[in-house]
Amino acid sequence: MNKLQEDACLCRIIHTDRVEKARRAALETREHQRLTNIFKAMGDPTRLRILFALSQEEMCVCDLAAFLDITESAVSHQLRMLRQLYLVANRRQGPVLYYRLTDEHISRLIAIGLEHLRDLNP
Amino acid sequence: MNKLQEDACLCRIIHTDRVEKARRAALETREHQRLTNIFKAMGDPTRLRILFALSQEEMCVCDLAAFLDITESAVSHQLRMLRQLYLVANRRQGPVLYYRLTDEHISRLIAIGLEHLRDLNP
DNA sequence: TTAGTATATGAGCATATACTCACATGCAAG
DNA sequence: CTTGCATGTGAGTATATGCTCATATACTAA
Repeated sequence: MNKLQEDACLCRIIHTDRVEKARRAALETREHQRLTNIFKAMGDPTRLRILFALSQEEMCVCDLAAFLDITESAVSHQLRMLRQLYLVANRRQGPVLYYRLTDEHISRLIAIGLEHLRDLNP
Repeated sequence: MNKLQEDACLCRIIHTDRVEKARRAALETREHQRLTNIFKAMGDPTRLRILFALSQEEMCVCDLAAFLDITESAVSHQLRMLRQLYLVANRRQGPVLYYRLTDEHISRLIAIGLEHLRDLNP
C-alpha cells in the first residue's frame, strides 16, 4: 500500500480533517514570527525581571543594572531588543533615559502567566 | 571619593530608592523561574504553533507532525516540555494520545500577545 | 504470548544567544 | 569648542537548545 509507505501513521490518514482545519486557522507567517519574538523576549530570566520591574515603575539603565546586579552594557543590550519589539519605550530627562513598558498588554501577560502558575497545585 | 569608585554612575546613588522598591516588589525566585519557563516555552516557533493549534482543537502527535511538517519525534520532544510545564495535557483513546491545552490561560496569553501586535501601527 | 502501531527518550550535532570587553555615540554644562 | 557622564554597539566566547537518528516503551489486537 503506497499510502502507508509515505505515511506510516494511520492516524494521519484518518484524521486529515483536523490537520486541514488547523492549517486554515493558523497564524499568518509574519504575525507568527512577531508573536514568537515577544514570548521569546519574555522567556529570558533577565528580560523578564526587567519587564516586571518596569511594570511597577519607570527606571533608567543604571537603576536596572543595580537591581539586576549585572553590567549596564548587558542591560543596554537587552533593552535594545525590547525596544525593537516595542515592549518598552523611553523618555529622556537630561542625560538619563527612563524606560517604561510600551502599553498595558505586557503587564497583563505577566499577570496571566502568574495566574496560570497559581492555579496549579504543585 | 570612594563611593564614586565603586559606582561610577551617579544615577545609582541618587535613585537608590527606585532600586530598593524594585527589589521589594520583585518576584520570588521560584516563581520567577517558572514564569520564565512558560514564556520561553511559548517563545519558540514550533511550540507556539503547537499551542495555537491546540487552542482550536485537541490533536494527536501525528496530527501535529503533519500540520507542522516535522517529524513525530520532534513533536514529541516539544510536547514533553510543554507537559512538564503544565501547558498541555493529554488523554488516551486506544493507542492514540490526544493533546489539549491545560487551561484557558494559555490561549489568553496568545490572544493578548496578538492584541499587542495589532495595537501597533507598523 | 506475539506483532504492530503510536509515542517517548537519549545522544549528538549545528545553531542561537546572553554575557563580557573595548570602544563609540549622545547629551549637558562650562 | 572641550569635558564628563549615561548609554549604545560590535566582536568574541561559552552555554543553551532544537532537531535528527536510533532505540525504547506503552498499548491494542490477534
